[in-house]
Amino acid sequence: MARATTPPRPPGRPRAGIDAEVFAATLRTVDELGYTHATVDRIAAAAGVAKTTIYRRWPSKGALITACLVDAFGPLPIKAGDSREEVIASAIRFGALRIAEPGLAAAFAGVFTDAISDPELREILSTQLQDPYRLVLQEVLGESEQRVLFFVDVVIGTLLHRMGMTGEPMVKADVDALVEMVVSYLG
Amino acid sequence: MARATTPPRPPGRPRAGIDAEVFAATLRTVDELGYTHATVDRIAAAAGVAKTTIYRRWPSKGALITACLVDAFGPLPIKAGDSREEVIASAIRFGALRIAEPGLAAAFAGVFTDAISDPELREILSTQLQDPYRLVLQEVLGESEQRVLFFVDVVIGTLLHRMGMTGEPMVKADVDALVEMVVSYLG
DNA sequence: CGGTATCGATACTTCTAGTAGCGAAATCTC
DNA sequence: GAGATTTCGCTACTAGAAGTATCGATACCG
Repeated sequence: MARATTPPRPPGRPRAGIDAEVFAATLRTVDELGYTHATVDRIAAAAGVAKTTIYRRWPSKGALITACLVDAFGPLPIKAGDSREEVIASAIRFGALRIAEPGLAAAFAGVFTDAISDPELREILSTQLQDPYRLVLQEVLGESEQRVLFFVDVVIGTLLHRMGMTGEPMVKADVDALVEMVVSYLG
Repeated sequence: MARATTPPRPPGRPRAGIDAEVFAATLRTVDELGYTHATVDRIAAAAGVAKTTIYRRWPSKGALITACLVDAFGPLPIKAGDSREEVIASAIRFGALRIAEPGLAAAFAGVFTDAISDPELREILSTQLQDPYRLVLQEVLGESEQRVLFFVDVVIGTLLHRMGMTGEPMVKADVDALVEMVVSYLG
């Protein structure tokens, strides 16, 4: 990929590289206290930075959590040569694995709830978290946007609902059932 | 059904019949302002009652919203003679219709998020809202508890995720797809 | 050294969940 | 009707959280 000349460094003191610590502290705190009680104050303290430093980077708690989710989920693993069924199955298992990680489900559900009544946050969530996966899947599966969005709703919605109702991640047998159901429908 | 002798009325001033007004005001307020900004103060004002009166009936905001959801969803419509597929399909469409009603999705997602980090609320939500439907479906479909819970996760999770991501209820074509997918798997 | 932007710290405003206390009103029992 | 009991609306309050403002100190550039 052609890379433009390295962007000129802006003047002033450069920002410290604290994103990793902040993200880790965020997930740790959300896991221990839940989305509501994971205050920005506490997250900042857990990360060893000042609250104002966090607000200088992310405009709101919801934006911080979303950035944290983007970082934690990471790219969808797609092996070259995977069949259509294998792509779908591995995407589902990928989602299940991630959502089972400490704090991730609570963080996701929290930002998600706020998004229902906050169009700005919904925009951030949709663009930064959902779109990357959607675009990859549209490309790889050759499906329409509507179709892939439906797929994402089913998979993420199901996994999150289980976490919300039971407080525990979905067991393997149910993940297998989800894979089987979706693959037999979309495959 | 054998009914015990009418319970003796407790002494003191009887409670006013305000549940309907409070529930309506709750959904109206949540629809307008979202779960987070639908404060108990505002709900009370919209219902024309004092905030303390609300807290005398429901122990927390989450419990109020849950009671409101139980009231708004109502019983699952099952026609005698319905086939297995028809029961599943009508249950899904029932859920889609309800969740599309103003305020319901936001209320549901909000209480749901709080439940992830609040075991007491999770207990209320599970017992009062989910169990009635689960028991009916176990009975009618002759499926195990695990199987029916999986079904509920898929249907409600999918519908809620769509509302959270788009702010709009799922369109008919996608509800049809959901019905087809689930029926072909469970039917 | 001068300019600029970040860092940590503290203090502050605004808003919300939930509680306490009070006088007034409603209902039952005697 | 009198007394007991409980609810009602109202006001005031506490505790906690999101987000902002300010300030001295610090890091980097030219």
